[in-house]
Amino acid sequence: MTESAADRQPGERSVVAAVRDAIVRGEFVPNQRLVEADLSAQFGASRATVRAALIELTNEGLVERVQNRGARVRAVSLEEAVEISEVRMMLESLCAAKAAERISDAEVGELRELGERMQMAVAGGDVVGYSGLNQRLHRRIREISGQRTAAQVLERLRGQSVRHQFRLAMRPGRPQVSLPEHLAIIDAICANHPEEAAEAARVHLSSVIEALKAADAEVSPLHP
Amino acid sequence: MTESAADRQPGERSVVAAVRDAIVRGEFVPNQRLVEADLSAQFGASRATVRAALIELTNEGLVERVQNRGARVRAVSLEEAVEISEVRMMLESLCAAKAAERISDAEVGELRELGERMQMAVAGGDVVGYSGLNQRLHRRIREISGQRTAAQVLERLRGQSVRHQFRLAMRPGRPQVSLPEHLAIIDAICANHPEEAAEAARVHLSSVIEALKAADAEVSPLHP
DNA sequence: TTCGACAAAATTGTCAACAATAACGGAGCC
DNA sequence: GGCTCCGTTATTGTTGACAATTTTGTCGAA
Repeated sequence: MTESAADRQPGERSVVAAVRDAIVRGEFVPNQRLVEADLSAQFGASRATVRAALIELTNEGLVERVQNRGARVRAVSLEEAVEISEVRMMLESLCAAKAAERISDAEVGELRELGERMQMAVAGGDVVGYSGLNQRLHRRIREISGQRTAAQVLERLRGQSVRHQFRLAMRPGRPQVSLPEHLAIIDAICANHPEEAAEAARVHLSSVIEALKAADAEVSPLHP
Repeated sequence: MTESAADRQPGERSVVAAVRDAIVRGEFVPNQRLVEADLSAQFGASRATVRAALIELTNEGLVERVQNRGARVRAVSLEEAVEISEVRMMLESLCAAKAAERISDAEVGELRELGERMQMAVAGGDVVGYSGLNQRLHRRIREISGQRTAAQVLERLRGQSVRHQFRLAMRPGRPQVSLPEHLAIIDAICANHPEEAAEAARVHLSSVIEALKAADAEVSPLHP
């Protein structure tokens, strides 16, 4: 179902995308070593190309590189995940406010439809479908906001925390909590209420942070 | 006074730092082409090394690279500078609040001293000295906050907007406006008032945004 | 047995050369 | 005279090989 050993089209961008996908999809697990020669063979690209890709992914926060000791998939700790969510709280509230100011009628329809589909997904117990709609909603809000700088930062952070996000989405009862928060954001944006939209985004991200901490406490109940 | 033609120590990291410095110091002006062979000769490093450096700086937002057409120093428009300042407004307020929660007694003394030195610099008309203290203050607050994710993003954004920041600092009367804003941030942080500190940071960055727009309007009074 | 030094293997950092692509300029054609 | 086409030139993309460094494994001595 995935790609076999060697995929053609060895272009520089392709390798970056391929490795990034492998990381976010979980094919490459945290702390896994990324040996240049191995990746070179796996993706059918030259070593210099994968090297460039690793440098790029390092700046995206997905890969860790140390002098003469190679690269590995960066493992983001719970603390980092919380930090990332705090930054997201600030930037997503900014984007939500901007989106509420600039949204067009067509985009209102788009967001409303997304909201309805999310409701249906939750009602139907389609967790992974809901998770996908979740991401689409957040991305669409970023796009509507027109704040490309914030959008870029958020996109980068999303890549880093996707693993924690996914673990969160799988927790029983989590969708029932986050759905009304998402709907509140949609309502505020569609109603052209920037301050309200920002507040709704803050509430949602606060909820995410709390859930992150709770999930960790449950997984490792006794921490020294 | 700067470096002559070829500086030794060709290490990968060195080239990144050297080119970055050249850009932020204004030695390389916006839109200037960065030909790999030229840089290779200038810094005494191999082309592969400067190539890696350019990739890294691209992800930092300092250079722009287009397929088969090379790299050039990225020019950040006024709109982008405003966007960056908006993001800074959110993240610096977050850091200010966190710093107000975590600051130690020793750090209180440090910040207070910085504030006094800033007052003296403004009183003495030392604009560039004030500008340096300004940067040190913001960086110290980021460090005290302990929010490394936000700090990292802010550091990156600072590199992109340093040119606009500098132009701003040179405007007559600007230090007199920003000084009390900085002192307010210091006071709130040292008094352990997170919400107040965040608000002071927001006020300061709002002022920066307004000043940016005003400076641009003055430079190009008639825009089509 | 355990510790340290030393050799061997694996891996990254660096370099020079080759191929591919896009900007540039002139000749030919309408 | 202006425009298109094509060869030239400059520059980037890619490859393979070599040097430097770290890690691993082994042997000998306390």
